[in-house]
Amino acid sequence: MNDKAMETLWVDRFPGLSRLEPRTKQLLVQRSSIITMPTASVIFGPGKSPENMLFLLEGTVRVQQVSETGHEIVLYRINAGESCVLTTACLLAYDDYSAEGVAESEVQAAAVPRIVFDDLVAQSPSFRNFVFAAFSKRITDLFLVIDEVAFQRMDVRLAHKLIELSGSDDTIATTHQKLSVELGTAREVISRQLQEFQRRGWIEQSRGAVRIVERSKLENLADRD
Amino acid sequence: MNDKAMETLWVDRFPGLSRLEPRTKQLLVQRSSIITMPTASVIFGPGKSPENMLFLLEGTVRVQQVSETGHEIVLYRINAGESCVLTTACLLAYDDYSAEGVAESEVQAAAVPRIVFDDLVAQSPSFRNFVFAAFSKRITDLFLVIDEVAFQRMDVRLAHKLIELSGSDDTIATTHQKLSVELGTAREVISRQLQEFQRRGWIEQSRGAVRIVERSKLENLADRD
DNA sequence: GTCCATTGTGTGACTTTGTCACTGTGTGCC
DNA sequence: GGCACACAGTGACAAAGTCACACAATGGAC
Repeated sequence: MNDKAMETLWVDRFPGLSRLEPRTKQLLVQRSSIITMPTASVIFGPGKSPENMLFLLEGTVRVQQVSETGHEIVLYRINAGESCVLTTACLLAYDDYSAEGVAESEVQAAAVPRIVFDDLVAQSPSFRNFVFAAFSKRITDLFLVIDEVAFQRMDVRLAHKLIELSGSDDTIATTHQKLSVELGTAREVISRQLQEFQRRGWIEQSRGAVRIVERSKLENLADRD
Repeated sequence: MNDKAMETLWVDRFPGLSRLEPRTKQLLVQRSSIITMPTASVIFGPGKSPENMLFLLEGTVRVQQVSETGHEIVLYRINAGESCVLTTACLLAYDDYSAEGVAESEVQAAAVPRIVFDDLVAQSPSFRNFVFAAFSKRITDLFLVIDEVAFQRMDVRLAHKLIELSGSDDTIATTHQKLSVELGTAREVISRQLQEFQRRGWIEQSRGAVRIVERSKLENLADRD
């Protein structure tokens, strides 16, 4: 079957899953379903637990925290080839937490029911490895976020974020507001910092966009401890 | 045997483990060893991965992050009756992270080798439950820390911490320096905030100690979002 | 006891960051 | 054109972090 062949492929797109036992792969593929979600849809959030564990095939999911004070901050992203173990596990026990996952683009994912997930953890040593490695990655990321929020200067953090968001391109399509959520700060702070960067000739600004002019200068600032 | 009886007991001290299958309990008890560590000993840290997974029987472990900038912040505590799954899992994959665990008192713990841990996860559904619940708790705690560091005012956070550290007693044996590490801020900031609390008659200060005079006022401030 | 190092705390000047209350200014829609 | 609406700029001020100190309490060493 063609469908079958297509489905088998998704497991191999995951670096951590490609080395699973054939039997485990088969189980994953057979008992999962491919789903698609439009841009900006809320994958999970307060009062909206995901029934399944997701393996992202295409697109990215932004996980952010909405504080009681009304402030927001981006915690991490789930990219294609990654899974949302952390979120799943969290929701198993505590659903009163305030993080939410939003699709940043159209998202394609393999949905694995909890029971299957549990089965896999029990059966497959390499799946256990995958799960715990994914946990580790997320948690060390969270440690990093705490460190940055608590101790890093805004200019350093903003430079870092601009580099991160730019990728290979030099123009970033974003607003000051969105950048402020990325860093958990106020819009005005971003506006001022970007102005300073612009004054130094490192960037150029236009409505809804930032263009990096002197990438090396930004990288230099971002690399400061 | 008396030893046997003693050992069997420790599993039942864990709310999450007491409902394990008898067979699983037995495995846990048989394949673990009770260890003791003195106050202020570093249980794990950069370049010092724990070989075993620990179940705390007595005492508390403080997990804190040491930033490249030299700053420190307390991330969470592991109390008697809790395990350090998170830390263990982290260290499985990434050992270049900067968190460390320090015994805050003499610590007694049951050490479970990794292989046994893996076995248990495979064999026992209720042990899996326990592990993922422990993960959830830690991670939601970390989300809370991020929220506080990013968005809460210092006075609110300090009031909260004073209440937390005081327990049932009214006198807290700590220094401004230690409090600043708790909240990931500077010693001077703590000194000034405590002075303000003292000026309002909410606390009294002496060298190495803070005495709560008007607990309700502190609680009131701490409960503010 | 005195001397002395260590640790804990107080303080002022200054910078950075966050908050508040605004004013403009593009953009698309009716 | 008029009108929302999202986006960006600004000044005044408050809160928090940084730096460079001074000074006090404590606990040995002698």
